[in-house]
Amino acid sequence: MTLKDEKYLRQLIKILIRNLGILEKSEFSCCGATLGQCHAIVEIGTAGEISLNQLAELLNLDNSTMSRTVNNLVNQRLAERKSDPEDRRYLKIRLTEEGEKVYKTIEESMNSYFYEILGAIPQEKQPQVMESLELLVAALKKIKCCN
Amino acid sequence: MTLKDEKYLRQLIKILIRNLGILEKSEFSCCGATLGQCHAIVEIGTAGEISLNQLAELLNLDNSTMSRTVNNLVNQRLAERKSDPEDRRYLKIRLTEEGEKVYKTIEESMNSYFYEILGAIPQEKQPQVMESLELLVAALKKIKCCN
DNA sequence: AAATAATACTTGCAAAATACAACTGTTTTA
DNA sequence: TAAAACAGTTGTATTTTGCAAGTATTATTT
Repeated sequence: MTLKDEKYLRQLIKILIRNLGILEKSEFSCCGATLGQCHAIVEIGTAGEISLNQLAELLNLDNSTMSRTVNNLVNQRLAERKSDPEDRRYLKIRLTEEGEKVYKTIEESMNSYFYEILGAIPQEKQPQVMESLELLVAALKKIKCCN
Repeated sequence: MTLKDEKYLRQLIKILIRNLGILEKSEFSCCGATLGQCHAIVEIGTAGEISLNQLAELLNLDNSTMSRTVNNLVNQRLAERKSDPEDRRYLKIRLTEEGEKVYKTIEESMNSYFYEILGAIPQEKQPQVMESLELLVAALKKIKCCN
């Protein structure tokens, strides 16, 4: 690789994140919940059932912050929270029916958004783009674990 | 493309952003400034001279928020701000010598970080990854402008 | 040329996000 | 059994943020 390649890579990723970030924001703002709540809903929905700890880890937030966010979701009847009978230190957080609805709405909207993105990439290039992202993710993992 | 491709794309990008986000945070936290200030420093440094408006647009923040961030940078002698003689509504924001130092530190650290990422990708795949990111960015732009 | 509108930025205010530290309750370990 | 470790909550303080209202400057309209 040449000397400037990493700068270009950085620039590309910067633009990518910025664009996605903006769109993610506007995309999410449809539902009544805040951005943080929506992220939580998606993670809970994906996991089906999850502890506070895990959730906080996934969203890279402090447990206290996470606790309050979940609290709000519970108050809005979007999630429910009960202590794990196996180990009563843990919570089992899951979505209510109402929460599932919101989750599905977000999912649909996000998936159709990414469907659009994919559609805007020439068909013959799509596998390459997928593979490249995999390579990038693998590269990040490699760096992360080895320092 | 198959039905599930967009979900996979979404997942990949999600992981990518999460990883980069976390690393970006920890990477930036080295300098005395906050994350928001660091972003601002990078943008001002890249532009050389920039108005508040443009800066807010770049960072996707409200002008008021941006104004305060710049204010802090000025107070810390990292940036200076004077009104544009051509049109006195605009500001000309630029880095001080001290700010340039911080900017260079961040740049070096970020570039070496991305150099590492690039290095963790098989050499023969690197051009493909670059092209794929370009394609993604282009796809995002295409979607954005046409809705 | 004067009044109006538009623009760039700042500031007052309030709300939301966030983390740290101290706490409770539960389980594991010594 | 006592101490340590862990999951989660709550008090508190800080930070981030944006909206709305303000000032100052420039462009537009009449």
